[in-house]
Amino acid sequence: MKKRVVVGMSGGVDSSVAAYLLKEQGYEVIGVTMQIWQSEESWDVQEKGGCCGLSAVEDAARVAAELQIPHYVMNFRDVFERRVIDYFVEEYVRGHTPNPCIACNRYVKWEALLERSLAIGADYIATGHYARILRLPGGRLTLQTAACAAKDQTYALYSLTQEQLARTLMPVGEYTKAQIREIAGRQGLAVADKPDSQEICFVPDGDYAGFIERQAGEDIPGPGEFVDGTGKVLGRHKGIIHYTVGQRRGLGLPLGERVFVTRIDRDRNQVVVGKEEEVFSRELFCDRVNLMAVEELTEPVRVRAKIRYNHAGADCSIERLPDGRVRCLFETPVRAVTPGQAVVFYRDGYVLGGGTIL
RNA sequence: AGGGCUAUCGCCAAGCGGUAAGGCACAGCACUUUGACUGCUGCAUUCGCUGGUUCGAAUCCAGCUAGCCCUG
Repeated sequence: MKKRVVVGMSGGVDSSVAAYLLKEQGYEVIGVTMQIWQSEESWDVQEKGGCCGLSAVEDAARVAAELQIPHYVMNFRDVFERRVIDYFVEEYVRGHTPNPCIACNRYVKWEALLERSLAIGADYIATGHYARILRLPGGRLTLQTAACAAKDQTYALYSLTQEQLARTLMPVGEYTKAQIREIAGRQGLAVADKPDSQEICFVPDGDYAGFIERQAGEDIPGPGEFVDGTGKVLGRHKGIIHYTVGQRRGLGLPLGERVFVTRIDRDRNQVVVGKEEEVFSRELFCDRVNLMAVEELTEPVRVRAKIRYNHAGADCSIERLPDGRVRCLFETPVRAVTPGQAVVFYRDGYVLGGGTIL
Protein backbone atom coordinates (compact mmCIF):
# COMPACT_ATOMS: atom_id res chain seq x y z
CA MET A 1 0.00 0.00 0.00
CA LYS A 2 1.45 3.30 -1.08
CA LYS A 3 1.86 5.98 1.53
CA ARG A 4 -0.30 8.96 0.78
CA VAL A 5 1.23 12.42 0.95
CA VAL A 6 -0.36 15.80 0.54
CA VAL A 7 2.03 18.28 -1.04
CA GLY A 8 1.39 21.93 -0.37
CA MET A 9 1.77 23.34 -3.85
CA SER A 10 2.28 27.07 -4.06
CA GLY A 11 2.70 27.11 -7.79
CA GLY A 12 6.41 27.77 -7.40
CA VAL A 13 9.31 25.67 -8.61
CA ASP A 14 10.26 24.21 -5.26
CA SER A 15 6.96 22.72 -4.25
CA SER A 16 6.33 21.58 -7.80
CA VAL A 17 9.57 19.63 -7.81
CA ALA A 18 8.78 18.34 -4.34
CA ALA A 19 5.62 16.81 -5.72
CA TYR A 20 7.52 15.31 -8.62
CA LEU A 21 10.22 13.84 -6.41
CA LEU A 22 7.74 12.24 -4.07
CA LYS A 23 5.85 10.72 -6.93
CA GLU A 24 9.10 9.31 -8.22
CA GLN A 25 9.81 7.93 -4.79
CA GLY A 26 6.62 5.93 -4.94
CA TYR A 27 4.23 7.95 -2.88
CA GLU A 28 0.62 8.54 -3.73
CA VAL A 29 0.83 12.28 -4.16
CA ILE A 30 -2.03 14.70 -3.78
CA GLY A 31 -1.41 18.33 -4.63
CA VAL A 32 -3.11 20.92 -2.51
CA THR A 33 -2.97 24.66 -2.88
CA MET A 34 -3.95 26.67 0.11
CA GLN A 35 -6.15 29.67 -0.31
CA ILE A 36 -5.09 32.08 2.31
CA TRP A 37 -5.41 35.72 1.55
CA GLN A 38 -5.64 37.19 -1.86
CA SER A 39 -8.96 37.33 -3.57
CA GLU A 40 -9.44 36.13 -7.10
CA GLU A 41 -9.63 39.68 -8.36
CA SER A 42 -6.07 40.39 -7.34
CA TRP A 43 -4.54 37.48 -9.18
CA ASP A 44 -3.25 39.74 -11.82
CA VAL A 45 -1.54 41.88 -9.21
CA GLN A 46 0.52 38.97 -8.04
CA GLU A 47 2.98 37.93 -10.67
CA LYS A 48 5.95 37.03 -8.59
CA GLY A 49 4.67 33.73 -7.37
CA GLY A 50 5.46 33.07 -3.80
CA CYS A 51 5.22 30.62 -0.99
CA CYS A 52 1.58 31.41 -0.60
CA GLY A 53 0.44 33.70 -3.33
CA LEU A 54 -2.66 32.76 -5.18
CA SER A 55 -1.42 33.15 -8.68
CA ALA A 56 -0.44 30.02 -7.35
CA VAL A 57 -3.64 28.10 -7.93
CA GLU A 58 -3.42 28.12 -11.69
CA ASP A 59 0.25 27.27 -11.79
CA ALA A 60 -0.11 24.55 -9.21
CA ALA A 61 -3.03 23.04 -11.06
CA ARG A 62 -1.05 23.02 -14.27
CA VAL A 63 1.91 21.33 -12.65
CA ALA A 64 -0.35 18.77 -11.02
CA ALA A 65 -1.80 18.00 -14.40
CA GLU A 66 1.66 17.63 -15.86
CA LEU A 67 2.58 15.26 -13.07
CA GLN A 68 -0.73 13.49 -13.37
CA ILE A 69 -1.63 13.87 -9.76
CA PRO A 70 -4.90 15.14 -8.29
CA HIS A 71 -4.99 18.74 -7.24
CA TYR A 72 -7.28 20.43 -4.78
CA VAL A 73 -7.69 23.90 -3.42
CA MET A 74 -8.29 24.23 0.28
CA ASN A 75 -9.53 27.35 1.94
CA PHE A 76 -7.47 28.45 4.91
CA ARG A 77 -8.40 32.08 4.92
CA ASP A 78 -9.80 32.09 8.44
CA VAL A 79 -6.75 30.58 10.07
CA PHE A 80 -4.46 32.66 8.00
CA GLU A 81 -6.22 35.86 8.89
CA ARG A 82 -6.29 35.08 12.57
CA ARG A 83 -2.87 33.52 13.07
CA VAL A 84 -0.83 35.39 10.51
CA ILE A 85 -2.49 38.67 9.57
CA ASP A 86 -3.85 39.56 12.98
CA TYR A 87 -0.66 38.47 14.66
CA PHE A 88 1.39 40.47 12.19
CA VAL A 89 -0.61 43.63 12.80
CA GLU A 90 -0.79 43.22 16.56
CA GLU A 91 2.94 42.71 16.86
CA TYR A 92 3.74 45.87 14.96
CA VAL A 93 1.23 47.84 16.99
CA ARG A 94 2.96 46.80 20.17
CA GLY A 95 6.33 47.82 18.83
CA HIS A 96 7.59 44.39 17.86
CA THR A 97 8.75 43.10 14.49
CA PRO A 98 7.01 39.84 13.62
CA ASN A 99 8.04 37.17 11.16
CA PRO A 100 4.81 36.17 9.44
CA CYS A 101 6.38 33.25 7.57
CA ILE A 102 7.11 31.51 10.83
CA ALA A 103 3.55 31.96 12.05
CA CYS A 104 2.23 30.78 8.72
CA ASN A 105 4.34 27.66 8.81
CA ARG A 106 3.37 26.84 12.33
CA TYR A 107 -0.33 27.47 12.33
CA VAL A 108 -1.43 27.29 8.74
CA LYS A 109 0.83 24.73 7.15
CA TRP A 110 1.65 22.49 10.08
CA GLU A 111 -1.58 22.73 12.01
CA ALA A 112 -4.39 23.43 9.63
CA LEU A 113 -3.02 21.79 6.52
CA LEU A 114 -1.66 18.78 8.35
CA GLU A 115 -4.91 18.28 10.20
CA ARG A 116 -6.96 18.39 7.07
CA SER A 117 -4.55 16.20 5.22
CA LEU A 118 -4.76 13.55 7.90
CA ALA A 119 -8.51 13.88 7.68
CA ILE A 120 -8.44 12.89 4.03
CA GLY A 121 -6.33 9.89 4.81
CA ALA A 122 -2.86 11.22 4.18
CA ASP A 123 0.13 9.81 6.01
CA TYR A 124 2.30 12.87 5.46
CA ILE A 125 2.33 16.40 4.30
CA ALA A 126 5.19 17.72 2.25
CA THR A 127 6.37 21.15 1.20
CA GLY A 128 9.05 22.63 -0.99
CA HIS A 129 11.08 23.94 1.91
CA TYR A 130 14.84 23.71 1.85
CA ALA A 131 15.32 21.67 5.00
CA ARG A 132 15.89 18.05 5.90
CA ILE A 133 14.23 15.98 8.55
CA LEU A 134 16.71 14.14 10.67
CA ARG A 135 16.19 11.44 13.27
CA LEU A 136 18.80 11.67 15.99
CA PRO A 137 20.31 8.64 17.71
CA GLY A 138 18.12 9.19 20.73
CA GLY A 139 15.05 8.97 18.56
CA ARG A 140 14.06 12.61 18.47
CA LEU A 141 13.34 14.32 15.20
CA THR A 142 14.88 17.59 14.19
CA LEU A 143 15.59 19.66 11.12
CA GLN A 144 18.97 19.47 9.50
CA THR A 145 20.05 22.44 7.44
CA ALA A 146 19.50 22.05 3.72
CA ALA A 147 22.10 20.71 1.35
CA CYS A 148 21.89 24.11 -0.29
CA ALA A 149 23.11 26.25 2.58
CA ALA A 150 22.31 29.45 0.75
CA LYS A 151 18.64 28.48 0.61
CA ASP A 152 18.31 26.85 3.99
CA GLN A 153 14.91 27.49 5.52
CA THR A 154 15.18 25.68 8.81
CA TYR A 155 15.06 29.03 10.59
CA ALA A 156 11.45 29.54 9.60
CA LEU A 157 10.49 26.04 10.70
CA TYR A 158 11.90 25.88 14.19
CA SER A 159 8.52 25.71 15.84
CA LEU A 160 7.50 22.31 14.46
CA THR A 161 6.70 19.66 17.04
CA GLN A 162 7.88 16.08 17.13
CA GLU A 163 4.45 14.92 16.02
CA GLN A 164 4.45 17.31 13.09
CA LEU A 165 7.95 16.37 12.03
CA ALA A 166 6.97 12.72 12.10
CA ARG A 167 4.31 13.50 9.51
CA THR A 168 6.42 15.69 7.28
CA LEU A 169 8.50 15.20 4.16
CA MET A 170 10.80 17.82 2.66
CA PRO A 171 12.40 16.24 -0.38
CA VAL A 172 13.78 19.47 -1.76
CA GLY A 173 16.18 19.85 1.13
CA GLU A 174 18.60 17.38 -0.42
CA TYR A 175 19.15 19.48 -3.51
CA THR A 176 20.57 22.84 -4.46
CA LYS A 177 18.36 25.47 -5.98
CA ALA A 178 20.12 25.00 -9.29
CA GLN A 179 19.42 21.28 -9.22
CA ILE A 180 15.77 21.90 -8.42
CA ARG A 181 15.42 24.20 -11.39
CA GLU A 182 17.25 21.70 -13.52
CA ILE A 183 14.87 18.94 -12.49
CA ALA A 184 11.90 21.18 -13.17
CA GLY A 185 13.32 22.00 -16.56
CA ARG A 186 14.07 18.39 -17.42
CA GLN A 187 10.54 17.41 -16.51
CA GLY A 188 9.25 20.25 -18.61
CA LEU A 189 7.37 21.83 -15.75
CA ALA A 190 5.85 25.14 -16.74
CA VAL A 191 7.10 26.84 -13.62
CA ALA A 192 10.77 25.94 -14.08
CA ASP A 193 11.81 29.51 -14.71
CA LYS A 194 9.42 31.20 -12.37
CA PRO A 195 11.28 33.73 -10.22
CA ASP A 196 11.83 33.07 -6.55
CA SER A 197 9.32 34.62 -4.25
CA GLN A 198 10.29 37.38 -1.94
CA GLU A 199 8.88 39.84 0.54
CA ILE A 200 5.72 39.41 2.52
CA CYS A 201 3.28 37.46 0.38
CA PHE A 202 0.19 39.27 1.60
CA VAL A 203 1.68 42.71 1.01
CA PRO A 204 2.56 42.50 -2.68
CA ASP A 205 3.29 46.20 -3.02
CA GLY A 206 5.81 46.12 -0.18
CA ASP A 207 4.03 48.82 1.75
CA TYR A 208 3.58 46.84 4.92
CA ALA A 209 2.96 49.97 7.02
CA GLY A 210 0.08 50.95 4.80
CA PHE A 211 -1.24 47.42 5.07
CA ILE A 212 -1.17 47.57 8.86
CA GLU A 213 -2.93 50.90 8.84
CA ARG A 214 -5.69 49.57 6.67
CA GLN A 215 -6.05 46.52 8.88
CA ALA A 216 -5.84 48.13 12.30
CA GLY A 217 -7.55 51.42 11.55
CA GLU A 218 -7.78 53.66 14.58
CA ASP A 219 -5.77 51.41 16.85
CA ILE A 220 -2.57 52.52 15.18
CA PRO A 221 -0.16 54.38 17.44
CA GLY A 222 0.31 57.85 15.99
CA PRO A 223 3.37 60.06 15.49
CA GLY A 224 5.78 60.51 18.38
CA GLU A 225 9.32 61.47 19.24
CA PHE A 226 12.66 60.25 18.07
CA VAL A 227 14.99 60.36 21.06
CA ASP A 228 18.61 59.42 21.67
CA GLY A 229 19.87 57.17 24.42
CA THR A 230 19.69 59.95 26.97
CA GLY A 231 16.14 60.88 26.15
CA LYS A 232 16.99 63.97 24.16
CA VAL A 233 14.37 64.64 21.52
CA LEU A 234 15.77 64.54 17.99
CA GLY A 235 12.65 64.80 15.90
CA ARG A 236 9.23 63.36 15.15
CA HIS A 237 8.47 59.90 13.86
CA LYS A 238 5.54 58.71 11.77
CA GLY A 239 4.32 56.09 14.22
CA ILE A 240 6.15 53.11 15.68
CA ILE A 241 4.82 50.63 13.15
CA HIS A 242 7.09 52.24 10.59
CA TYR A 243 10.26 51.21 12.39
CA THR A 244 12.25 48.22 13.48
CA VAL A 245 15.42 47.77 15.49
CA GLY A 246 18.55 48.28 13.43
CA GLN A 247 16.77 50.37 10.80
CA ARG A 248 18.60 53.34 9.33
CA ARG A 249 16.75 54.34 6.20
CA GLY A 250 13.55 56.25 6.35
CA LEU A 251 14.18 57.96 9.65
CA GLY A 252 14.58 61.39 8.02
CA LEU A 253 17.02 62.54 10.69
CA PRO A 254 19.82 64.64 9.17
CA LEU A 255 22.21 64.32 12.09
CA GLY A 256 25.40 64.36 10.09
CA GLU A 257 26.09 60.71 10.74
CA ARG A 258 24.16 57.53 10.22
CA VAL A 259 21.88 56.63 13.07
CA PHE A 260 19.96 53.44 13.68
CA VAL A 261 16.90 52.49 15.65
CA THR A 262 18.10 50.90 18.88
CA ARG A 263 14.78 50.41 20.61
CA ILE A 264 11.08 51.01 20.24
CA ASP A 265 9.36 52.24 23.38
CA ARG A 266 5.71 51.53 22.92
CA ASP A 267 4.63 53.00 26.26
CA ARG A 268 6.17 56.37 25.54
CA ASN A 269 5.47 56.03 21.83
CA GLN A 270 9.13 56.83 21.23
CA VAL A 271 11.66 55.49 18.79
CA VAL A 272 15.14 55.46 20.28
CA VAL A 273 18.03 55.93 17.89
CA GLY A 274 21.78 55.74 18.32
CA LYS A 275 25.09 55.26 16.63
CA GLU A 276 26.04 52.08 14.86
CA GLU A 277 27.78 50.59 17.90
CA GLU A 278 24.72 51.14 20.05
CA VAL A 279 22.73 48.64 18.05
CA PHE A 280 24.89 45.72 19.11
CA SER A 281 24.11 43.62 22.14
CA ARG A 282 25.69 40.72 23.90
CA GLU A 283 22.65 38.95 25.22
CA LEU A 284 19.00 38.37 24.57
CA PHE A 285 16.07 36.62 26.17
CA CYS A 286 13.42 34.64 24.42
CA ASP A 287 10.22 32.86 25.33
CA ARG A 288 7.69 30.65 23.54
CA VAL A 289 10.55 28.22 23.22
CA ASN A 290 10.21 25.10 21.11
CA LEU A 291 12.85 22.46 21.55
CA MET A 292 13.46 20.12 18.71
CA ALA A 293 16.65 18.11 19.07
CA VAL A 294 16.43 17.79 22.83
CA GLU A 295 13.59 17.36 25.26
CA GLU A 296 14.80 19.95 27.74
CA LEU A 297 17.67 22.32 28.37
CA THR A 298 18.99 21.04 31.64
CA GLU A 299 22.25 22.90 31.57
CA PRO A 300 23.88 25.71 29.61
CA VAL A 301 24.71 24.69 26.05
CA ARG A 302 26.94 26.25 23.48
CA VAL A 303 25.14 26.71 20.20
CA ARG A 304 25.12 28.77 17.07
CA ALA A 305 22.17 31.13 17.01
CA LYS A 306 20.48 32.88 14.14
CA ILE A 307 18.52 35.96 15.14
CA ARG A 308 16.94 36.66 11.77
CA TYR A 309 16.21 34.81 8.58
CA ASN A 310 19.32 35.83 6.72
CA HIS A 311 21.81 35.63 9.50
CA ALA A 312 25.02 33.67 9.35
CA GLY A 313 24.60 32.80 12.99
CA ALA A 314 26.67 33.67 16.03
CA ASP A 315 28.19 31.51 18.73
CA CYS A 316 26.56 31.77 22.09
CA SER A 317 25.65 29.96 25.24
CA ILE A 318 22.01 29.35 26.06
CA GLU A 319 20.46 28.63 29.40
CA ARG A 320 16.93 27.92 30.55
CA LEU A 321 15.77 30.27 33.28
CA PRO A 322 13.42 29.27 36.11
CA ASP A 323 10.60 31.29 34.58
CA GLY A 324 10.83 29.34 31.35
CA ARG A 325 12.59 31.93 29.28
CA VAL A 326 15.92 31.17 27.67
CA ARG A 327 18.88 33.47 28.07
CA CYS A 328 21.33 33.69 25.23
CA LEU A 329 24.81 35.10 25.83
CA PHE A 330 26.85 35.81 22.72
CA GLU A 331 30.60 35.59 22.50
CA THR A 332 30.67 38.60 20.24
CA PRO A 333 27.89 41.19 20.33
CA VAL A 334 25.29 40.70 17.63
CA ARG A 335 23.66 43.39 15.59
CA ALA A 336 20.06 44.45 16.06
CA VAL A 337 18.46 41.98 18.42
CA THR A 338 14.84 42.61 17.57
CA PRO A 339 11.85 41.77 19.77
CA GLY A 340 9.34 39.70 17.86
CA GLN A 341 11.88 38.02 15.63
CA ALA A 342 12.82 34.42 16.21
CA VAL A 343 16.11 33.17 17.53
CA VAL A 344 16.95 29.66 16.38
CA PHE A 345 19.65 27.53 17.94
CA TYR A 346 21.78 25.17 15.91
CA ARG A 347 24.24 22.51 16.83
CA ASP A 348 26.13 20.32 14.38
CA GLY A 349 24.03 21.54 11.50
CA TYR A 350 20.64 20.78 12.93
CA VAL A 351 18.05 22.72 14.89
CA LEU A 352 18.25 22.41 18.64
CA GLY A 353 15.29 24.70 19.15
CA GLY A 354 14.28 28.29 19.09
CA GLY A 355 12.08 30.97 20.56
CA THR A 356 10.71 34.44 20.17
CA ILE A 357 13.00 37.32 21.08
CA LEU A 358 11.74 39.48 23.94
C1' A B 1 19.67 103.73 17.47
C1' G B 2 24.82 102.52 16.83
C1' G B 3 28.96 98.62 16.23
C1' G B 4 30.30 93.74 14.68
C1' C B 5 29.47 88.88 12.38
C1' U B 6 27.10 85.56 8.98
C1' A B 7 24.41 84.47 4.49
C1' U B 8 26.75 77.88 -0.53
C1' C B 9 21.59 71.49 -2.05
C1' G B 10 16.09 69.59 2.82
C1' C B 11 20.17 69.75 7.34
C1' C B 12 25.46 70.42 8.39
C1' A B 13 29.59 72.09 5.74
C1' A B 14 34.30 72.75 2.27
C1' G B 15 35.67 76.75 -0.82
C1' C B 16 39.50 82.61 -0.04
C1' G B 17 39.69 85.13 -8.30
C1' G B 18 39.94 80.28 -12.50
C1' U B 19 35.08 77.89 -13.67
C1' A B 20 30.50 74.34 -6.80
C1' A B 21 34.31 68.82 -1.90
C1' G B 22 32.17 65.84 1.65
C1' G B 23 28.70 63.99 5.45
C1' C B 24 23.55 63.33 6.79
C1' A B 25 18.76 63.14 4.73
C1' C B 26 16.13 61.71 0.32
C1' A B 27 15.12 58.70 -4.38
C1' G B 28 15.89 54.47 -7.60
C1' C B 29 18.20 49.81 -8.32
C1' A B 30 20.62 45.33 -6.49
C1' C B 31 20.51 41.76 -2.51
C1' U B 32 16.33 38.89 0.18
C1' U B 33 10.40 33.30 0.71
C1' U B 34 9.86 38.32 7.32
C1' G B 35 11.13 43.30 9.00
C1' A B 36 15.94 45.17 8.69
C1' C B 37 21.23 45.68 7.44
C1' U B 38 24.49 46.24 3.24
C1' G B 39 26.02 47.68 -1.72
C1' C B 40 25.52 50.65 -6.26
C1' U B 41 23.64 54.93 -8.73
C1' G B 42 21.36 59.69 -8.57
C1' C B 43 20.78 64.36 -6.02
C1' A B 44 23.05 72.93 -6.46
C1' U B 45 24.74 75.31 -14.81
C1' U B 46 24.51 77.33 -9.14
C1' C B 47 26.51 79.97 -4.22
C1' G B 48 20.50 85.81 -0.04
C1' C B 49 19.26 89.93 -3.81
C1' U B 50 20.95 93.99 -7.20
C1' G B 51 24.74 96.25 -9.47
C1' G B 52 30.20 96.93 -10.20
C1' U B 53 35.65 95.47 -10.97
C1' U B 54 37.90 91.46 -14.02
C1' C B 55 39.48 87.64 -19.80
C1' G B 56 37.12 85.12 -15.71
C1' A B 57 33.78 85.92 -9.17
C1' A B 58 30.62 81.69 -4.56
C1' U B 59 35.27 83.95 -3.87
C1' C B 60 37.01 91.47 -4.60
C1' C B 61 33.84 96.25 -4.13
C1' A B 62 29.02 98.90 -3.24
C1' G B 63 24.01 98.99 -1.95
C1' C B 64 19.84 96.24 -0.32
C1' U B 65 17.53 92.18 2.50
C1' A B 66 17.58 88.48 6.42
C1' G B 67 19.52 86.23 10.83
C1' C B 68 22.87 86.34 15.04
C1' C B 69 25.89 88.96 18.71
C1' C B 70 27.46 93.38 21.45
C1' U B 71 26.40 98.44 23.17
C1' G B 72 22.46 101.78 24.29
